Amino acid sequence: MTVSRVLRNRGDVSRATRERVLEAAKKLGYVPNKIAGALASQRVNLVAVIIPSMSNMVFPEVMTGITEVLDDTPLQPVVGITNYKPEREEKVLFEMLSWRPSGVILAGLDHSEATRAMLAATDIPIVEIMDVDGDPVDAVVGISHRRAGREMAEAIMKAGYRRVGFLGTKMPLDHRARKRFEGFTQALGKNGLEIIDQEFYSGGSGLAKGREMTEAMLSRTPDLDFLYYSNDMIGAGGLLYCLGKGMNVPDDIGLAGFNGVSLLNGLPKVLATMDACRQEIGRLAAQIVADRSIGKDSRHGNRIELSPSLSPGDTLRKV
Amino acid sequence: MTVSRVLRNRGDVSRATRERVLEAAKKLGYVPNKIAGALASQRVNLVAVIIPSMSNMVFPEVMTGITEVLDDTPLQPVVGITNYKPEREEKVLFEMLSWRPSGVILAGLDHSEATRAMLAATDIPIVEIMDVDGDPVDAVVGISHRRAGREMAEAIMKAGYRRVGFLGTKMPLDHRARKRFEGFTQALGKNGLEIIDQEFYSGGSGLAKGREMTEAMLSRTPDLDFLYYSNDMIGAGGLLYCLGKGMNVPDDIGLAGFNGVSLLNGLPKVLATMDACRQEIGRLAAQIVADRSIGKDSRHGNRIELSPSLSPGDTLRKV
DNA sequence: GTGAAAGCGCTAACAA
DNA sequence: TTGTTAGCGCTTTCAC
Repeated sequence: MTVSRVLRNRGDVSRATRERVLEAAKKLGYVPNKIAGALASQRVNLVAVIIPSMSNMVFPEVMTGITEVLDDTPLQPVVGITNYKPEREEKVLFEMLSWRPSGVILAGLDHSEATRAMLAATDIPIVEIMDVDGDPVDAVVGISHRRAGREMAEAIMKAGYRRVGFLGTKMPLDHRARKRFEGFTQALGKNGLEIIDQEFYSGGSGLAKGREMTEAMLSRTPDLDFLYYSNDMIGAGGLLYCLGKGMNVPDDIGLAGFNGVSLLNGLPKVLATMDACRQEIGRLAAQIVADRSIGKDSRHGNRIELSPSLSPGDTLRKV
Repeated sequence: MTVSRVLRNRGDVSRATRERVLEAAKKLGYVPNKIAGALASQRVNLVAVIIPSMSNMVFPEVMTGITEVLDDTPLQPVVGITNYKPEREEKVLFEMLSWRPSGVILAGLDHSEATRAMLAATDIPIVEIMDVDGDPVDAVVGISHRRAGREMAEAIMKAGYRRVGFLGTKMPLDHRARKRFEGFTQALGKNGLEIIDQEFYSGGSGLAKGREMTEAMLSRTPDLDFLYYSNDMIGAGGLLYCLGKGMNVPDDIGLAGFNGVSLLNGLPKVLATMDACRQEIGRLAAQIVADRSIGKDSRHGNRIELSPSLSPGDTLRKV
């Protein structure tokens, strides 16, 4: 009826009626029922966002980018957490799809068979984020982690380091970390090098973990001249350890992390790292969904590969 | 019809039909429409979570606690971000309520008139989190930031520090930071002390910001013997600065932060801090909503005050 | 510019 | 154990 028209600002309502309705609505504390609205209109202003974790700082940052863009639209994010488990991803996605959202943003390109099937079966816009190494179902925005690993390896070799150790997460299901590692070792291999020592951990990343792993590795293999960490947090811990031991960074030993965590600038030395373009990825993904939801086909196209920039900081020898 | 019963595992369906339905559903790639279901049953398995920001690590941690508990229930979180703006909070809440969620979890006790009115008008379970200094609409779980500030001040004075500087966020709308500051100054005042110098910043917190502010303050007011930071990140930056300058921590100068960010353990010295019980708050809040959604527990009158514990680390002189 | 009527795809209650 | 029916509170369409 007319009330519905007023509340949705559709035209064709006289000023008088309009005001009367608005007043009544306010007086009654009326809150529209979007469920009924959605059912009737077959339109839902929700965007499903499916990420592995909130503890890894990367994902809140992606979320920040997403909300930043969605805030200027009628769309709302709905977050689901998978804890890096394919079966949880499946369940969460199913749950989300049953709300018929306007779009789905999910991390990574590696999904279970069932997940891929669900994604393929729906005509909801799907944006896979973070990673571009693989076949997207629909749209994708991210970086190539293989290339990121490769470029870091190349920079390290170019700087003259030869005896490289790797410290990272023990997470077979963190495909992005795995791909970085693959790209890294592959590039070393091309130059006839290989990783001399490696150490994997499980559990949360923190400075302390980085310290402790670094100590373990260096006491086991003292003649390393470079340490590559799978993230900045443990890298920073390693850096503090090395500096504390009076080592000469980056001359005796070089260090690098990954992510470009700007919070950590302010360490005694700036850690070499590679920006993962997290917020930007969130923004672009949200933009694609927002555009599609109003029938605009995204001006960016369906595949956006960002280029992470390597910043050598103070822990990578200048060539 | 029967199909509905099968899909919701309601009893009274024969094995044969059951399997037949399940198979057909799978073959057709059937995804139920929760919108229609929710409309018909007046039940929605969504929990609205309204927080100020994702960039401040505190909130992702709360979210982690929330999802941890909700994962074992049929409930799903829906996140809204307010950027510390009351008018955004109002809008986000309105939007959320129009989905008739099973519960609302929102940060803080300080809301606009309209927000309070909406909260009071609904019979959805409301849990206000983080802060207990004020009047909750319904349930509340958090810590007393006034008391946290007070206790830190008392510990500092007891340790013999007398010339205290404060470094914090310039955020009139971050009520929790404000309350900590109030409790802090008040406790100092009781002992005839006051803050000698203070510095506020805006923008993100990071080690670099802490460094820079500390440098500014100490060059302006060199005779301070204690620096109290509004969060651990800038506190850690300050610590690195002081150590870098060769100052004697904690004897010449003491430092403390707030939040108990365990990621930062691993600094050359452990920063004194106070745990804000973030994950625990998230868990408890989610538990209240989960309980209420299945009719457990009495409506109204839930109040959980957690006690943040002060850990002196290495930057608060031992008495 | 306004109202009336017909669903949207489910669930709840009841009948068979 | 199964099928039937009547809404849930909106939006859409169409008549006035």
